[in-house]
This record gives sequence, C-alpha cells and structure tokens, in this order.
Amino acid sequence: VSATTENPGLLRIGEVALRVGTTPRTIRYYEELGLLSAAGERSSGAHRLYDESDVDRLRELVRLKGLLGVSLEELKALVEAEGARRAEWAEGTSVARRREIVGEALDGVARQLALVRARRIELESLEQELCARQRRLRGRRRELDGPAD
Amino acid sequence: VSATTENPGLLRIGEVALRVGTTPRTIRYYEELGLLSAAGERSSGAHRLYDESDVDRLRELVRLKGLLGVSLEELKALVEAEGARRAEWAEGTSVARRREIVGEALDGVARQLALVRARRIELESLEQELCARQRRLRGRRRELDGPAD
DNA sequence: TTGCTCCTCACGTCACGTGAGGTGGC
DNA sequence: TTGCTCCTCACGTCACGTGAGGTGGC
Repeated sequence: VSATTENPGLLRIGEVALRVGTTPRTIRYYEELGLLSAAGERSSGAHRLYDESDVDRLRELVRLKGLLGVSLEELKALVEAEGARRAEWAEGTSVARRREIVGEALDGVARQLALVRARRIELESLEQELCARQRRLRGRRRELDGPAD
Repeated sequence: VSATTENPGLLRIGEVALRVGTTPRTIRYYEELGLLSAAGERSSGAHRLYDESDVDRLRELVRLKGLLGVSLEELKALVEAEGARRAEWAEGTSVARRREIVGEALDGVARQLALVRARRIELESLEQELCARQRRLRGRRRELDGPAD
C-alpha cells in the first residue's frame, strides 16, 4: 500500500510479490538468472524498486512458466527471442528481414500453441472422467438415501 | 519386447518406464516414497518385476501428478484415501458408513475438479491470446508479401 | 564368454524455501 | 528508538538426473 516517499509509483519487492502471487525469493532468483532486468541501478545492499511494467513482466513470466510447463532456461530463451525480434522490428529494417522476423514469431507462437493445446486436451479428458465419477457417486448416494421402490 | 522366460507376463523396470513415458529412476523413487507397492517380493539386489496392473497404476500416478500439479506427498495422500475407501466399501459395512464413504469420495472428486477446471480455464485464456497473436502476425505477413493496393 | 539391463549408493541439479545475521527507511 | 521490510550468504528441500562400481539373466 505504501511506497517510498520520494519515489511515487515505485514498489518494493514484497509488494510486487504479493501483487503477482509469488515470493521475494523467486523474484531475486529470476533476477539472478537474467529473466528480470536488475530492478534499476541499485547501490549494493539497497532495496530493489519496481514499477508497474516490471510487475506486468513478472506476472507474464510466472503465468507462462506455469501454463507452458517449461524450464526457466527455456522461458528465458523464449522471451529473449521475442524481445530481440521486437527490438529489430522497431529499429527499422528491410522488408525481406521483416518477413523473416514475422516468420520466426509465427514459429514461436505455433510451438507455444502446440504445448497449450496438448495440455488443454489432456485436462479436458481428465475433467470428463472426473465428471463421470461424480455422476456415478451421486447415483450411489441416491440409492443409499432412499431405495423408494 | 522380451520378458523373463519363466515369468510370462512380467515386465522389467526399463520396459515399464518406456510404456508409461517416465524413467527407471522415477519408478524407484515412487517406490521409495511408498507410492508404488514394492514390486512384489524381491530378494535384495534382484530385478524388480511388474505386471499390467502396475503399469496402469503408474501411468495414472504420472498423469494425475502432471495435470493436477500436486506434490508427491499430496498425490500419495489422495490415492491412499481413495484406496482406503474402496477397501472399506468392498469389505462390506453399514448403510450409514457407506453414505459417509460416498460423501468423502464426492469431496475428493470435487477438489480435483476444481483444480482441473481452474487450470483448463487459464489454458483456454492463454490459447485465445496466442491465436489472436497468430492472426495479427499473419496479417502483417500478408501486408509484407503483397501490398496489392 | 560377451552384452544387455538391472542393482545400490551417492553426489549433482533445478527452482526455489528458510533461517542467520545485519542494514536502511518511516 | 522501535518495528518493519529489506539485504546477502548459505544451507535445506523436492523430484528427480547422472555417473560409479558391481551383479544377474539370456
């Protein structure tokens, strides 16, 4: 709820962890691996400070890691490739190179979609089985409650 | 492909791992934790032998662990509770007790369904976002390929 | 006898959790 | 000054991976 007095919109690591649904330890670990930029310049030993864009980025990392089921190393490669494409695109380049960039981005999206769809299909199958068990159990409960024959 | 000569339908740990899509190390670890019965009696140092029902049980454990996202300790509690209910049911008991057993089973199924549905909904949301990105990228690709104005 | 898979330690790894002891901003 | 959160080691944990050295069945 409270931030630093002189830095209006900035959050400390505990607040960020709360908002994203993770822990300070995890945030420091991701920074150590190079998944998060090092939270601005920081005199060593000083508190880390984050803004809203840092919160968004972290939330997306946590989400992708959980839903795609990839390692942190794979996740880092994934977001770095995406970042490199965006940077090169914004920098301005030839139409031929832009076509390549779009192609690589489409490949990346296709790989992620394959992972997500496979998991969703398996989850739906398990969900159907659980629903079937639920119906059978409710049937048994009705039998036990009143065999009103 | 080959089993032991004198024990017709039995499989060794490597074959089981292949069929289930896991590793011998994981199977031994699950046995150590008590998730798998100790693969029959075994003179110490002898090879572990499994039948089809062991394969099915292991496959289900691996599947539930991956899809529910629970720890092995939680998974053990889950399947042990289920086993205890089935055992007590088969043993034969009062109608009142049977009602309780069905109620507990329904609670367990409801908890698993909640986990599965939450994950499925999050996956569907990510899938929609990825599809939207895919459409935008395909749009850009068409623009780059031929601005046939 | 030669390979093959298996066995049991036991140390390594990944993604953090959890104190230990200390510093910094309201 | 008192709490609070923060800091940096650094060891612990969970779910295995990975050799090291050895035994057992075709």
